[in-house]
Amino acid sequence: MSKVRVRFAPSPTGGLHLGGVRTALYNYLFAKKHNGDFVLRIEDTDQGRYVPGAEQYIIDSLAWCGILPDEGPHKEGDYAPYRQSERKNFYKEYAEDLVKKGHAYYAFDTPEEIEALREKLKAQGKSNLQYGHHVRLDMKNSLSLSGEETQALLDANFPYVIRIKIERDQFVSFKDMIRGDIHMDTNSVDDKVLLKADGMPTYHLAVVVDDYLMKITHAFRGEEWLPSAPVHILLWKYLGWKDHMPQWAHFPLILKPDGNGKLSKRDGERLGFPVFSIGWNDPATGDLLKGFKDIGFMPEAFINMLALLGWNDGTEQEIFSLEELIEKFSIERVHSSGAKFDFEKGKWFNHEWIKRSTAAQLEPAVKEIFQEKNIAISDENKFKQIIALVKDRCTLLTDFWEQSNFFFITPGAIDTGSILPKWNASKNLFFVELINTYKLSTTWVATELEHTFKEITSMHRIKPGELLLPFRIMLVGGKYGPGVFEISSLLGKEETIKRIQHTLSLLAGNNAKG
RNA sequence: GCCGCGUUGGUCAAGGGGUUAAGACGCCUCCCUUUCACGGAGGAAUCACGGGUUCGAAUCCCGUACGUGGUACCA
Repeated sequence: MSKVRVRFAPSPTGGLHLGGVRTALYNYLFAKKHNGDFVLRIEDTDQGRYVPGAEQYIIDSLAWCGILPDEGPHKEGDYAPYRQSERKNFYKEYAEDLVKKGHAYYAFDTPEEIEALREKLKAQGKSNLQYGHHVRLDMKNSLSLSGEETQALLDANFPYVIRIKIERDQFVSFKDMIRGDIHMDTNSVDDKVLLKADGMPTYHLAVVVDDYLMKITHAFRGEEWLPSAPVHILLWKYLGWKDHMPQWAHFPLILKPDGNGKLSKRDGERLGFPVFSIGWNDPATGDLLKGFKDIGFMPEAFINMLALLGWNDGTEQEIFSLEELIEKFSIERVHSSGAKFDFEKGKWFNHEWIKRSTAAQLEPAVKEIFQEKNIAISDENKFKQIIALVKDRCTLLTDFWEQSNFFFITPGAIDTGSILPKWNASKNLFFVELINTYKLSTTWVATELEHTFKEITSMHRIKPGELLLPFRIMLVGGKYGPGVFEISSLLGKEETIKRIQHTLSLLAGNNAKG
């Protein structure tokens, strides 16, 4: 059996959204599971929709996910070039070969004439408005025109396209690895354009020619391609390559959470979650659209979430590393129905990944977040202890900031309002004594700090619970954060005492006013 | 309109003739914790509908409804 080769073939028309990343991921997982090659091919045959920077963006977003193509425009292999615009000459040759064999023809109709055809068919109440077997002889093409007329138009450089000639009354059958046997009637398939007037191929021609030339063994793509699969199957046959045709699979679509339609690039802002993996700077609008990375997702969680949207291994396991996904992935277990994207579940995946990661693993990404807030990390060891302390309460990496910024900056506002109602002189006295005792402490560890704290509360005949909340607010500014004694131990003796004193003076001032 | 694909709780889903129809997210209650999380124990909530086939259907078949995709010189 020949080596497994799959390709991911996006158009560089903008940011790569969730659905695209998942298609790339499934292709990648399949390839790696079978020790095959994962090829990135850029389908840039539509010059009008080309967006500068999109190609590099696609490479970068896949790289962030850990999906590294074996071949691509950035990493040329034996089948270069990997940009279809650079393969332009190949396609024309095959298109003309098809014309010679009688499986395609030149068509000289202008867009206006085709539009008029549709209007006419619609007016006649026809259900099939396509350019196909039932109308092709009424149109201006090498089938309806004589050989001399056709040649004359060609010689005069009259603009033309090459269309596939779909035979009527035939059945096209093929096996989809996910959906099983698919049968379609050629009467519902139109004579698709294969080569455009500008000499560029359409997707239909390009995908078949390139999959053949690049020795692709498995062609996996989104479900939106299912209706045009018969055209591709027929092309493989007409081109004489049927024995080399790849196996097919059409992945289900990722749908909008609120129904109607597949998730699109525009849904991100509308629904309040990213649709890109990394930030996309749209050159057309100048907008910077945030990606999952930017809002604090770990790449491991992101691909885990995508992999499970439409696939599972049949067990209850939900958390998978890339390596495990490669090991356990199977096309047959990919669903055939679309799935609505659920951002809440996505966040759950991230939370799980943060909880399961060690402080050392988390450190580089968290450090980056702190650096963006202009906090330089001087003590790496202490930083890791802080990460370990708060990671369970962080759903997104960005949560590390609010969960632990008080270790690095003195709280700006102290929520004295939550202390004041139950504040009194004896509590004040307690903290004064706490400061004095803590000052004498030679060690500074959480368990001892707690022991000391409780000892003094019992001496003062106050329940610890009544003092714990004020203490917390003194240290962090509000009612949040991990255990107070852990906070205190990491803050250090000097800083702890300083913060208690600070709040005490605030409370005294408030009392004086009142 | 026509053609294709699909349909198990609100969402992701297991299960593919006999199950009390798993599990997860979210939601609710309680425990733990005198912050909030984490963790633990519970709870509400599902086989789109109608016909067949069968002793027996969520599972197989047909129809309907609904969803979704395609119907471009876009991919």
